[in-house]
Order: sequence, then C-alpha cells, then structure tokens
Amino acid sequence: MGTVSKALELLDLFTRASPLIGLSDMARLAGLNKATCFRLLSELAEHGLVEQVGTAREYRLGPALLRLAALREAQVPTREAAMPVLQALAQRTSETAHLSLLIGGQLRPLVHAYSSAHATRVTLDDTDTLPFHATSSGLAVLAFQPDAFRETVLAQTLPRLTRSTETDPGTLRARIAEVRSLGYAESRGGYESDVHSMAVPLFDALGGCSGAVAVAALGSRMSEQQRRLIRYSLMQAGTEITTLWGGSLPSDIVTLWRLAA
Amino acid sequence: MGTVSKALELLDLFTRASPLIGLSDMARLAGLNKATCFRLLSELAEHGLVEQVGTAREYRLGPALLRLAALREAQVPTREAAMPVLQALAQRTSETAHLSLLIGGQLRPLVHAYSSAHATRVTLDDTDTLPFHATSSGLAVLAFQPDAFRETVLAQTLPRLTRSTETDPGTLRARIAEVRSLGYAESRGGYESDVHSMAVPLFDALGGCSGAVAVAALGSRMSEQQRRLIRYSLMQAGTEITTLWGGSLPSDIVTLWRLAA
DNA sequence: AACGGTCGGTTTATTATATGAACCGATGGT
DNA sequence: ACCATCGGTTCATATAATAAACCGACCGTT
Repeated sequence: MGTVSKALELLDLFTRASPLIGLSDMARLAGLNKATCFRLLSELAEHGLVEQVGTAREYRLGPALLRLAALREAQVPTREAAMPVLQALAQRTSETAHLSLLIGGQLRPLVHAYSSAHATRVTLDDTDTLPFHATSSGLAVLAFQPDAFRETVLAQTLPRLTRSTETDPGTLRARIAEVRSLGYAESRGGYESDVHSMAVPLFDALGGCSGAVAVAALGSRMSEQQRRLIRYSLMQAGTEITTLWGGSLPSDIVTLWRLAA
Repeated sequence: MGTVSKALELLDLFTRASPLIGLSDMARLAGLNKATCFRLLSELAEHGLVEQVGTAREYRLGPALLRLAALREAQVPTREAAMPVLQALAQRTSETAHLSLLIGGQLRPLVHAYSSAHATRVTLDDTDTLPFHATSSGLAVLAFQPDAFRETVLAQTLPRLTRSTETDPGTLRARIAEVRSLGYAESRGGYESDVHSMAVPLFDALGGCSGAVAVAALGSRMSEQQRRLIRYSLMQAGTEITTLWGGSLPSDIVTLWRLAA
C-alpha cells in the first residue's frame, strides 16, 4: 500500500465517538509503527488536515477540511442541495430521514433530518459507516453498483447485527435483485432490532449511483399505510435530489417510480 | 519533502477559479512527474478526496471532504458558530464582513457575509489566499503570531499589489507593532486600490490566534464616523467569536477593546 | 521517593517504495 | 496526413519510508 493511503487512512480513524486520538493509540489502531505514524501525522498537521490539542498532544481533524469542503460544495453543492429536501421528507413522513454517500467504497451518513412529530425518534448521531447488507440504504446503493463491487462486498464476512440480520450472500443477492425490480429497498430490524427503514438510490452528474436517501422509523409505527406514504415520499425526494445534483435517473427507475405514484 | 505532503499539496491546487484540473496540468502546477502525479491522485481518489469527472477525466475535490469537515465541525463548530456573528456584523456595518483562518501557514478566507445596504459591495468570491502584508486580516493575524512565524513571512518577497501596498519589511514590522498596541488592523487600498478594510484577531481554545474577522468597504464610503462604527463592531464580533470558539482574549486585548467601547 | 508503565517524540541502519524517462493508444486541431 | 497533447502505463533506478531501540517527561502506586 502506498504511503499516501496510509496517511489518509489515519483520517478515517477519527469518529464521532472518538474525535481525539493520541499518537500511540493511533499507531495501534492503524497497525503502524509509532515512528511511521508520527511522521504521517506531522505531514497531515503541516497542511492543517489534523491538529494537536491540549497538554496530552492528542490529534483531531484540522481546519483545512473546512476550506476544502467549502470549495467542493461551491462546485458541487451536494450537501447544501439535499438538505431542504431531506428536511421536507422528515416532516412529511414524521420520521427520521437521512442521506448517505458512497465514499471510498464505504457507505457514510452525511446529513440527517428529524421530525418533531413523535417523542421517540430514530437517531444516528454516532454512526460513521453503514453496513451494506443490513440497512435499506446499503441495499439500495448496492443494487445499482457494478457487479464487481457488489460481489466484493458480499464476499466479505457479513456480521449478524440483530436476530433479523440477513447474512447469507445468496439470499442477499436475491433481495438486491428485488430492490432493482421494485425501485426501493427495505430493512426490517436488520441493523437495529426495533428500527424499520426504507431507502431509494441517488444518482449524480457522473451517471452513477453515489448514495441513498432513507427514512427510518420505529417498527411499531410502520403501518401499511405509513409504508405507502414513506415509499412515495422517498421516490419524490430521490427524484428531487438527483435532479438537484444534475444527475438523471435510469429509465427503469423512472418507470417504476411513476407507476408507484 | 515527504510523499504525503506532495499529495496534500495537490489538494491545494484546486481553487474557485480552477476547480477542475487535468492530470498533465496538475503535474505541471505541482512540479511533479506525470507518473508520480498520477499515482498520488489515484491514491487520493481511492479515499474520495478527489474524484474524476467527465470524458476528459479531469480531477476535482471529492465527497470525502464533506464527511470529514462535518466531523470536524461537530467537534469544533468553527464555521457554524461564527456565521451568525459575521452576518450581524455585515448588517450592522452595511459592508462586507469576512472571516479567515490560518491554515498550514497561509491565511485562507472561510466565510463571508454581505450587506444589502449598498448597491456596490466588496466581493471576494475568487479569493483563495490572503497576503499577510497587504490585508488588514493578515496584519491582525501576524501581530499575534510567534516571532519566528512573522519573520518567516516578512523574509519572503512581498508583492506590490497596488500603488498603496507596503512592501518594506521594516515598515511592516512597525505597522504590526502598532496593530498590537491598537488592538485592530487597517488597510487602505493595499490589496485592491479602492478597498479599505479593518480587522481584529480571533483566538481559539488552544490559546493562539488562529484567524481574523474583517470588514471591507469601498474607500469612498470610509468616513471617520463609519470607521468608528466598524472598529467598535469588529471588537464586539471578535469577542463573541473567540468566546464561541472556547478561546480567550489576551488580557491586553481585553483592555484595549474595553477602552475603545 | 523510587518504581513500572505509558506517553509523545527522536534516532538509525535497512529496505521497501516512490520516482522519472520513455512509451502507448486515443483525441483533436491544422 | 500530420503533429501535439491528452490520460495512463512500464520498469530500472534511486530516494524516501520504515521499525526497533532509545529518550526524557509524566503519572499513579507502593
């Protein structure tokens, strides 16, 4: 593996749960020699991608990221464009809506919007990576990736997260085919036992599926009528966001979503 | 120089003016061999820090930056916290307000807020780096950096940007000392000939000066009374933002700003 | 106050990795 | 038909990354 990749992997070690990491910890987490890790962090710090804080000299993500992200958003307003659609989606469905992006082969939550309709809501504050096989977003994205990518994912060991998690590659392949033929994905407690969710894929200006938008609700609130509302709202939100991104929906999706309306 | 630094420098080549860069261009700009540049870009792309777009296969900043920046803001709400203060500042002074951060030894504009009071306004949409010697923000920041850093900056060749740009290191040293004793900095047409600006330093939770907030106006609108308003508003905004950042003002600044009120 | 363990950081010889010139097929303008 | 340039690849060479051992500082225990 290249040295640059090793450095960039360090950035991915920072999570909402552990935003500050010491040198030795980081070396352990990354499986690197402490000296190597130190050099990499120093170079990252020199450019402001990480910074050191406090007397313990721990590292955290740096201010340069703000600038670079702003520059990216100025050219491709991914987050900014999706935010209002997501909020409307949460409002309309009275549940939690969230959008995830495919980044470096992993599915990462980017924005979420909550509804104030219920006292209990699904939260995903500390979630950094979504498992493809156990979430509706994951299945929605997987259904529209090249075969090679899908097979790579299914070839890995897929953790059983709840009693309902499907982990058999064959069954998953079938479910993914079903997602393609329905135009949306659904997960019933596969990620967290009480949470049901539905998701649709999103397409960017490059023509590929680069993310998904989903609505997650307590399983107990998922009536058949509510599922219809969520499904319809998702398809509408998916169309809007894809359009705002300058992307276009595959023609079969257009047909499916039109029929569902 | 380390390989990682070379890769990170590539990220800094993207600007508002040229957000898409081809492989050969990038190699030229970075002074790298094309093959080397290709490898570095490939590694960056693998992690989503850049992505390739269109038939020309040009590169642009990638979606991973959004995620990392969001993670950073979640821990240290730098931009989010400053935004409303900046907007109020623009409103109150009826001019353009902007905030810059010290990143990797360079002064980078992060947010700006415009007032709708005048038909003509100072814009800085395409500005990626501010020169220390020719802007009020630069002088404000420089005044509160370690001597070594200040001398490094002054030792460089300082470009004369307008007829009014001060480029003599000795004179600049004196002006910087004056900034320290006044608690604010001012630039009259040193960056763009018709633009006058004033700025105050900002301090973060680590105790250092990590940026500045400034108000820029057309020189023709800079009455003595307006300058008083701007100066006072800046000091107030500087106090607020520094507090929101969890920082604290040096005691001499507190005194100076209190006297000015 | 002496101890053992950990911290962040530095040094060094060793070796793996980055490098650059030349080359490739494709593309586009003259 | 031509030439220049594009993005990308190859491979021998040389440079830059690596890992172990070490350093002083710090911290809670004994």
